[in-house]
Amino acid sequence: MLELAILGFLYDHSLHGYELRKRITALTGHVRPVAESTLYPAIKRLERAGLLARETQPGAVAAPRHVLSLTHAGRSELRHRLTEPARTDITDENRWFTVLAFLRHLDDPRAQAAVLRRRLDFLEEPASFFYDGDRPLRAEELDDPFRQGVLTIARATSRAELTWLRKTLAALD
Amino acid sequence: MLELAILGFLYDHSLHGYELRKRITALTGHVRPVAESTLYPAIKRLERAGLLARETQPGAVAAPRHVLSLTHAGRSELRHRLTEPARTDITDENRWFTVLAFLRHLDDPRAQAAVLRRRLDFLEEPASFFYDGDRPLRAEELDDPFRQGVLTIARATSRAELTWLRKTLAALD
DNA sequence: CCGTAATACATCGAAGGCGATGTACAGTCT
DNA sequence: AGACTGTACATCGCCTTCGATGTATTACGG
Repeated sequence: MLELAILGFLYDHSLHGYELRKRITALTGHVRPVAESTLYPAIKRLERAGLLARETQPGAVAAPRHVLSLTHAGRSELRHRLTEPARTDITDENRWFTVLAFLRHLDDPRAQAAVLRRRLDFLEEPASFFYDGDRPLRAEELDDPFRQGVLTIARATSRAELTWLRKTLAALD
Repeated sequence: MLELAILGFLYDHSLHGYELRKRITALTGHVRPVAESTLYPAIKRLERAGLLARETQPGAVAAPRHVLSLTHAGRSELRHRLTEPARTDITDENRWFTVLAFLRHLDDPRAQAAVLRRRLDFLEEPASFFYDGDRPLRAEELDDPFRQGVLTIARATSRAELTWLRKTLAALD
């Protein structure tokens, strides 16, 4: 997910690590902050994999900046990761939001629609959090107000997202 | 989060690992499946830490079952983790839902309310996903339909949860 | 003049999660 | 008879993440 965010932000502009970190923090940081000791090794990995290149610039303010840009392989890697997200990229909201944040980088509307449809299928699967054996329990059946809350919130999210997904899928056709 | 779920489920009943896994899968598995190779080492950790005990039973169907139960230290550890959740337990929805699923195990309504209030404070912080410099962008200002979706969905979730939080906090007083 | 914050990068070791793989038995399907 | 699925547990090694720590410079407030 971190790698996806790095590739996604660099797809538009070359950025140095520190700036990249600020953007990633704005995107997902209020939920899960990104430590520097996670970001810099991730950049190195992507660099070693040939997905991004760095160019050292004299430091404008402090230490020299390493301006990062995607290589051709990096650009196609991003498109690939967006076209065929892993299962958890679809199901985990944090990861899904990251996919959505960069999905515009796919230029084929049908590929974009296919990704949205995978999320739609997932949300339409009958799934609950609490079960009586195999039977999913509805909020009304729970005597626990906190578990009721989980179902209430999840249901509201799901409904809002389904509405948005159907509207956006219709617009993509 | 996994450890919290283990402690939470065992607080009510003793369970063997395989059954525990099914319950955890029901709770969070549709979003993030739990691998067996994650669960069993986690059980071992908690056991080594003196938080749970195992009792071997002859296998009803297959291999012998290890029935797990919380020790006294395990029970107070759960209450402690629920009373003072880490920052990401509050901000990350996956973790937050796990906290909510077991919050009833605190018997002091004021302690429960304090946890809900931390989530309330977090949701009331002005936070966005996309910024123009320091200024958070509203959904209407984005020309990207997918990023609009992120904001739309996040806002709907937030509103539903705020309503529920305020209602539940009022009931707890 | 000194402390602190911000800019900008980097490494190390510990811990956690995961896929792959293994063991063993019982029931079911072909 | 053999394959496969479900029950039930376990280990190994890889990878990612993270807190702690370090280095160096500029800017600002007291």
